Amino acid sequence: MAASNKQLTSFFIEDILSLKEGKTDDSCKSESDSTDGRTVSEDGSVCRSPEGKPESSADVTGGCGKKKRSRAAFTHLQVLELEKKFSRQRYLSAPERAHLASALHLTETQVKIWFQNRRYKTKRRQLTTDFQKSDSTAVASTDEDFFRASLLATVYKSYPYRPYVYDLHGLSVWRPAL
DNA sequence: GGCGTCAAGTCGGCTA
DNA sequence: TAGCCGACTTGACGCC
Repeated sequence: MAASNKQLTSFFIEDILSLKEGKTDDSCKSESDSTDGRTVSEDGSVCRSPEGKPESSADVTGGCGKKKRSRAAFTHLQVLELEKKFSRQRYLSAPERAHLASALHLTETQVKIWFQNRRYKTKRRQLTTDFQKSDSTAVASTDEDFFRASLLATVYKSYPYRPYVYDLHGLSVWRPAL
């Protein structure tokens, strides 16, 4: 996973593209939608130059040879599909991830990272709103809240690494999907 | 220029 | 040991 000790990753658009046999590095600029300087790369995501101009994946390296980190911007359709999937299932099994990745022309790693980030984002926002609520409704029941939080944490820790068998049905309640 | 967002990087923990 | 996870950070980018 560490980018420091591997030659090619599935993270960088240029790496993905370089893995495709016989392909040149100009595929990133081949499908420019040209509205805001975004360019759609071959995997369907979008890459941008720092100036917002279309750039080839070869340009992602800085002038000093140090590789600049790329940030793929997924298309609206990709995000829509990911969100739809996430609304039904917060965790994906490997086959599901592979299927979704190929359907959206993304890498499995990108789908995995997207779901990871999405879960963390949801959790952070939930914590923020909970904090704001509890802050406004005074501090009376802090002990009870702490008890509830620790109870939830205990339940959560009981199935932390088999999460994909749990399904979210649009509620804050988790149920087994199988 | 500061700030928010978001994909990706890093780290440590867990399971099979 | 590989692969996954959450938690947190980093870096690119857009908006004001």
